[in-house]
Amino acid sequence: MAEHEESRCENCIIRELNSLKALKKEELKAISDSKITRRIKKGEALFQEGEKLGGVFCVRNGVSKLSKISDNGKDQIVKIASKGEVMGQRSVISEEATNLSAVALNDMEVCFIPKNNIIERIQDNPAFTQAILKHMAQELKIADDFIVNMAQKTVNQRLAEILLYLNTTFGTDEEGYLALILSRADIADVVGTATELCIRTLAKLKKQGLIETKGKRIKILDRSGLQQLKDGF
Amino acid sequence: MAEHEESRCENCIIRELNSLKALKKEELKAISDSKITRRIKKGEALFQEGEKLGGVFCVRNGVSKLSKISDNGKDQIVKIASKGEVMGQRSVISEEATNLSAVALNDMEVCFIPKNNIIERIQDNPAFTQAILKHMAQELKIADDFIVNMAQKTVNQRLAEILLYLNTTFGTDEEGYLALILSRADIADVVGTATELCIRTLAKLKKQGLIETKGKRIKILDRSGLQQLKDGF
DNA sequence: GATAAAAGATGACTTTTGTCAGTTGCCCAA
DNA sequence: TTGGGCAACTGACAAAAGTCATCTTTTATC
Repeated sequence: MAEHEESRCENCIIRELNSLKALKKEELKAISDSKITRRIKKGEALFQEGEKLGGVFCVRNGVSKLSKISDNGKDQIVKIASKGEVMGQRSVISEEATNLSAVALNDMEVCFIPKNNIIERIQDNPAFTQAILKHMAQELKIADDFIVNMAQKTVNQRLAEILLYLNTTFGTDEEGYLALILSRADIADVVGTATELCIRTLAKLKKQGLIETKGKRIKILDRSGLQQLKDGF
Repeated sequence: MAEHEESRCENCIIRELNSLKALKKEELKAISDSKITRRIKKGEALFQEGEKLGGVFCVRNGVSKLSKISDNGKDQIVKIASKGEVMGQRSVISEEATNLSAVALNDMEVCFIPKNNIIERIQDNPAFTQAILKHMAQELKIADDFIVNMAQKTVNQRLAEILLYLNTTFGTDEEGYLALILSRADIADVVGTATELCIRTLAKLKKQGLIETKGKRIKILDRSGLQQLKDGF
C-alpha cells in the first residue's frame, strides 16, 4: 500500500522545527523506513519513568506532559512538549533509562524513531550532532531558569507565569480562552503546589479581574497585570 | 621562559575529568598555546550573569558557585563547580550571554580557553562533540531532578540533601567536618530559602543529634538519619 | 435523561516559610 | 588591644502553603 506523501520524513514539515532538519535527504529516507507512526489517546502514557527507551518520539500532533514523581510521591511536570518536539533524546544519548514519564494531554500523533537511527546519525553527521548540542544547551538554560523560579517565586508568581506561557505558546480559541486546556491538577503539577491552592489562587486572580473562567477553561483578561504579578508586583 | 610540564594541557590530569579528554594530542597543544591560567581569590567573580563569554573556564583548583538572581532579587545557586569541571560551555555553544554568575568559594586556579578553540574542535572532532553532548544530557537530567526537589520537598529535606551532597562530593577534614565550608547564606542560596530559616533548620538538626557545628563548620554525625530526613522520614 | 464518577471549589485548620528587628560572637585591621 | 563590621544566631510575628473534610459542578456512560 502506497504511503501518503506527508507521512515520509523527507516531506514532513514538522522536521523543520527540530534538530532533524540538519539531516540529509538520504538519512531522512532511512529514518522514514524504520519509523513507526502511533496515535496516543488523551491520558495514555508514551513512556514511564525508569523505562529504557528504544528510540525517540517526534510529536506530529497533540501535546504531552513530561513529569517525574518526587520521593514524596507528588508528580512534578517539568515540560510540556508539543508539535515538532522530540522526546526521549536525553535518555537515548546518555544510554540510560529515562527519568521522566510522558503522558498525552490530548489526542496525539507521534513518530517513533528507533534509537539506532539517531545514534548512527550522531556518529556520522556532525551537523546533526551540533544541532542537538545547541538544542540541549538551550534546554539547560531553560532548566536553570525553571530552578530559580521554583526556588524563589511564590505560587502566585509561578501561576501567573504559566498562564502567560500557555497563552504565548498555545494561543487562544475563538472565544479567547487558552487553547490548551489543562486540569487544575495538571496546572498545580506544573506550578509545584497542591491542587487546592492552585484553584484558590486562580479564584483570587479572577476576583482581581486578571482572568475569567468557564468550567476548566481560562481566559486571560489582563496580560500586563499578570506580567506584573509574575515579577512580584 | 620555559613552562612547567604540568601547565601544558597535554600533560594536565584535570582533563581526564571532562570532555577535553576526547581531544587529540595536537588539538590539546593548540589549546595549551592559547589558554590563560588565572588565579581567582575567594569571593571574586569569574563572570557575571549577562556577560558574553569569550571562552570557557576549566577548574584546576578550588570551588566556584554558579548562581542566578531571580526577579525577586534573591540569588539562587544552581551548581557548585570544582576541580575538572568546565564552566561557560553552554554560553559558548549557544552563542549567547551567560545566564549565570560564577563566584569563587575559595581560592581558585582556572584555565581560560578562548572559545574559538572549543568551537573549532566541535566542528572537526565528532568524538569531542559527542562527549560534550553526553555530558550535557547528564546535566539536563540532574537539572530535572533539581527542579523536582525544589518544587516538591521542604526546606528540611533539601537541607539534609545538600549536607549529604557536600559530604560525598567534597569529603571531610581531619576532624570530620565538611571540607567545603560554605557560609550560612550560601547554603540558604542552594536550598532556596532565607538565611534565617537555614540557620534555624541547622539548629534543629543539631538538637536532633544529626549534625554538630563549630563556628561555620559542620560535622555530620548521623548519615542515615539525614538520609531518612531527605526522603521525608 | 439518569446516574455515577471525576474534577472543581470552598472552609477551617495546621504547618511551613518568610520577614523584621534585634543580640551575640568572632575576626581582622588600625 | 580595641573596636568596627560582618556573619551567626534568636525571638516574635506575618504570610504563604499544605491538608483534610465536605460540597458542588461538570463530564462521561449507560
